[in-house]
Amino acid sequence: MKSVQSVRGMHDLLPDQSMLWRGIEHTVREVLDCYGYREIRIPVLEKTDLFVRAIGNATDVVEKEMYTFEDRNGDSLSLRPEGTAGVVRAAIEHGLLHVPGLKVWYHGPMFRHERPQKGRLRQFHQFGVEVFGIEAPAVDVELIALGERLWKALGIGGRIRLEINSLGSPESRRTYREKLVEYLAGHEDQLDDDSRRRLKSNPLRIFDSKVSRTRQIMADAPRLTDSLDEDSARRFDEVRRLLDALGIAYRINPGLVRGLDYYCETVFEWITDDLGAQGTVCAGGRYDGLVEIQGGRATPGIGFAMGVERLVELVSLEDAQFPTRPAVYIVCAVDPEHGLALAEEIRNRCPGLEVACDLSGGSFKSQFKRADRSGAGKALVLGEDELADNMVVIKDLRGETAQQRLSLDEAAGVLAR
RNA sequence: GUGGGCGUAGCUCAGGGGUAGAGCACUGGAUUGUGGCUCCAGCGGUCGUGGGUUCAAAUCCCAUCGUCCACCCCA
Repeated sequence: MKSVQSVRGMHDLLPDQSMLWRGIEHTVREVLDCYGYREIRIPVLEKTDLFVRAIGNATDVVEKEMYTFEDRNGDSLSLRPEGTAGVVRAAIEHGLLHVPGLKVWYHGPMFRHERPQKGRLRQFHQFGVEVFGIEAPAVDVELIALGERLWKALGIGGRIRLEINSLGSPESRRTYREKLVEYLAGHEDQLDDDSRRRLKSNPLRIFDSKVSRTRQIMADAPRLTDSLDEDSARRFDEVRRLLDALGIAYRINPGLVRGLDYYCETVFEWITDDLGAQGTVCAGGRYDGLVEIQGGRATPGIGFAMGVERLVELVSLEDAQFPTRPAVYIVCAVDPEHGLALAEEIRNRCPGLEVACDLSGGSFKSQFKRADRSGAGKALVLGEDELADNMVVIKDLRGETAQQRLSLDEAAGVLAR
């Protein structure tokens, strides 16, 4: 019988990695809590139209990367390729936007049908943060400060740098796009194939091209930053002033264009050089028009998302330790009822202590072997003699201390330290 | 969607037409109440899958799936 395998690009998180993931998730939640953001949990499945409207019909994500299928009643549903659209939907649906200043975060799996590679899976995980109803540039900066604190808390601050840009208002973005296309039309025959294709789909993206001739052409292209209207320019100045005031280092990247249609004004990316081709660990920006597009009252919004797999890879490059070892291993050479009861008693007396009990039985020798391999620091030994005398032997598996025969009270006292 | 590398034991890999291998891990023993070091023995694979060529295929050919890396795109 052939065994069934997991779906391509959808990976299992195995026990030897799960503590690392939990440690990272815990740290992220702690930082989010201390900024006063609240968790929101939304379905992984939404009506397809939600994503089409939010992300943009012409984007790759919508055009060819969504897991879309028909529900039994004929509705077109899609596994979420990102979190913001669903959060916006939920906020509108439950009237959360009537009070300005909603601050939420979400966490969970996202799905995109892409070819897997380093840092890119078909089911991947994101933490995301969204703020609604606050127009002021101070929000942009708070979110960036939150990111910076996060990298520090995770011990990867030295590996990540910040890039920012302003896309301007949706109108000025459109004007600029026309200007750029006009400029590039004059050089179309010199562009590489990819860039020529992008001329139609997403011309701003051509700034990212790695082809040298294309880069030369782009060097003389009109700059988005130069065509910002007055409000957007002032707003971007203010973001930079506040970043400077907080001492947050950044680089302005005029070529920084987010992929999804809903972004405008401030956009930013946290980037690393340590993960190969997928260097963006976290990215986001303002989406002031998105709530309206989804049928809500015009409400400014801003948010970012970070890829948990990419975070995990970065943290793994450090020496960060997330222990998985039991503290105590119980070796029981008598009827298992006594071993199980001893383990329960220790758990009662030493809350939080990780207690493993040998369940396979066998000789002292084999049980001690398992005790050693479990990584436990100490073994509690229960044999016929101990049982008869109502004592246990406690043995230090990692040090030189000689083993001791103790009463249960005394042993619990030692373990509780 | 495109291109390239790789699929042999739980893991890391050798073997490239003629009986399926090593190290590590695992189980047991040397040591009938004590792990780690050592030694001995054992368990474990229709060589990713399907087809083809051949007297004979893990090995050559085709297809397919998976994986890794890059492009594209993105977190």
